[in-house]
Amino acid sequence: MSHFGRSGPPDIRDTYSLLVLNITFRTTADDLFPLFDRYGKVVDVFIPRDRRTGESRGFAFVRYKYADEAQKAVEKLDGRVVDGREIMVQFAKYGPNAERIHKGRIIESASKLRARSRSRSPRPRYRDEYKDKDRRRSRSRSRDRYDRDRYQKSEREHRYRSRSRSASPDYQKDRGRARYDDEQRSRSRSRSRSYGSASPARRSRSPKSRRSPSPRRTPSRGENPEKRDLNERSPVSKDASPRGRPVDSRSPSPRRSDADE
DNA sequence: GTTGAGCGTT
Repeated sequence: MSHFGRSGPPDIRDTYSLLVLNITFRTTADDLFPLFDRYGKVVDVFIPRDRRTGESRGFAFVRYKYADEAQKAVEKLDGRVVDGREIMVQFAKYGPNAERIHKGRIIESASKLRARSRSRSPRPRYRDEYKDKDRRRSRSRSRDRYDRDRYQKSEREHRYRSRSRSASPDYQKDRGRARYDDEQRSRSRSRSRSYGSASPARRSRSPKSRRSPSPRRTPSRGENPEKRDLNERSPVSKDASPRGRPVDSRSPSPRRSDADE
């Protein structure tokens, strides 16, 4: 994977994990290793990547052997420009198995937290990944960290309070995501079978062709092209060819999205 | 060819 060629984490018994954020999507572990290894003994470098696309998610984990070296790396590499981007280095907060980490060191076992979490809400992993993916898609917004730095210099307490309780963009983001989710869900319910086969947005086969003759489209209700087609060309279609629709072309495989993996 | 304030794999 993204580590040194081994499969799985080498040993997390006495290592200190650092979270490297704001790295470029093209930065690899091999690029980060020499940079971090200069300040201490790096045990492992791991860059989480997307399951489907395989692209980097924009952050990495660097595990040091000693805490002082990790601290030194944080102080030295935090804010350093790597691959043309200013990276952020800080101690990891959570472990690979959702362990609680303090100063990069695991202080709580994962089994305990997992057991407690399971009793509450046993959400599957893939669900979380999808959610995260959706969030990443939704939060595509240009936000300069310098603005935050300015606020931090003026009122750093405001930042902490804002982030501690709930960031204001969270509301917008959450609301927008919820609405989008609801809309998509309602749409997917109608076209669950064509969700994996063809995109709902691809109504017209030729993109260069003119748009629908209808002056306005109903995004919430009449998103079904077949229904609208029938509704509009009902008299013509009935007279010309009542069963001329090529439904047999996409009908034979109604469920294919089940086998996503 | 693309995004970006976020916590990880055999």
